[in-house]
Amino acid sequence: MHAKEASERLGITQRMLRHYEKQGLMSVARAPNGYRHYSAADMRRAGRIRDFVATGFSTREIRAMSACLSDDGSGPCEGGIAKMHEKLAHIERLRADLDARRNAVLARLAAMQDGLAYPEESLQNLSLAADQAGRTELLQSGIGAAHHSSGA
Amino acid sequence: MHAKEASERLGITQRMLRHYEKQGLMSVARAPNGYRHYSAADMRRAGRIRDFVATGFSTREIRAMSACLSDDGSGPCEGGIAKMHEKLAHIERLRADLDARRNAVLARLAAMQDGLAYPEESLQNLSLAADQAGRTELLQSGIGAAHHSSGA
DNA sequence: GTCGACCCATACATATGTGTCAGGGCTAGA
DNA sequence: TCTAGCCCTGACACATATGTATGGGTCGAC
Repeated sequence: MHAKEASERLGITQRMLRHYEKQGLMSVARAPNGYRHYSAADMRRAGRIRDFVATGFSTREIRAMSACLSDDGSGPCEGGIAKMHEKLAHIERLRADLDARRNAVLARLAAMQDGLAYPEESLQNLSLAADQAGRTELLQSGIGAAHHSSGA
Repeated sequence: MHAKEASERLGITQRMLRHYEKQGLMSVARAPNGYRHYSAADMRRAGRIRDFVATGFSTREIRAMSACLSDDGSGPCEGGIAKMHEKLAHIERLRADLDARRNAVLARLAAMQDGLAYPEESLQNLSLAADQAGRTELLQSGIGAAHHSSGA
């Protein structure tokens, strides 16, 4: 399919599709007139690239794990899997934080519906408990911020 | 604690800690001599900011969900939770992809140990099957690339 | 008091992602 | 043939993250 449809289906601009190509993340076939033609495989690859980018990987990093972009499972994609797990660790920490905070809010709401006007006291306890449970080890394990700069 | 220790514990540079502050993501108390003093709460907050940044959020986005950064659960952090779920969707897609690919590799390895020298045929089938199962809906749901620019 | 290690602020520099515009072909339909 | 809509390349522009340098203050040990 042509560029316009591809960009619309993927939810990204044509500009970004060209960008991925220029960064060496994918190569797209051309029609005789020079128009790009995106195959189904191209679309899958572009979708993966889009998700990697949206998850905070730089194009340089993505290129380094280009084996994770192709359809077939033949390449050594272990590095990519490791990096995914790093990202997942970040996400998990954040999600735990957010969930704890949301639960505190829900608890407050529930308490309010139970008639207590402002159960500040119990809320304090709740959030602090969640806090200490969830965040202490975050400080201890405070390594592993794999930024672009440190990428391969 | 002072800047050096804080940056080391968090695994980010002092530069970035100052950056977070300048971007209005956190405010750090100062000793009479002007030195920053990072409290335990500051460390928790900075750790969350670090994780958000590492997960592809811009400081602008993070600022918009600053309620998700404080310890107490009083603020309305729902927007942040929604954005986290978007990110999670990206991560989940990628992880599914990677897992499928890894499984294909493992299958090939297992097949090789079973004596078949190059089970290309079965591998093809495997990866293609995983591919079609996992990626078709990716194309269909190809919306939702929430980039910085579109942030609040 | 001197020296090394730390702190501060500011500014310059670089890489990256992304938008947007300019100039110019291709294609299909009025 | 003209026009609208799509495509192409390339370049400029802008925001952001991050490194690094510069110049100077503070503190603790010798």
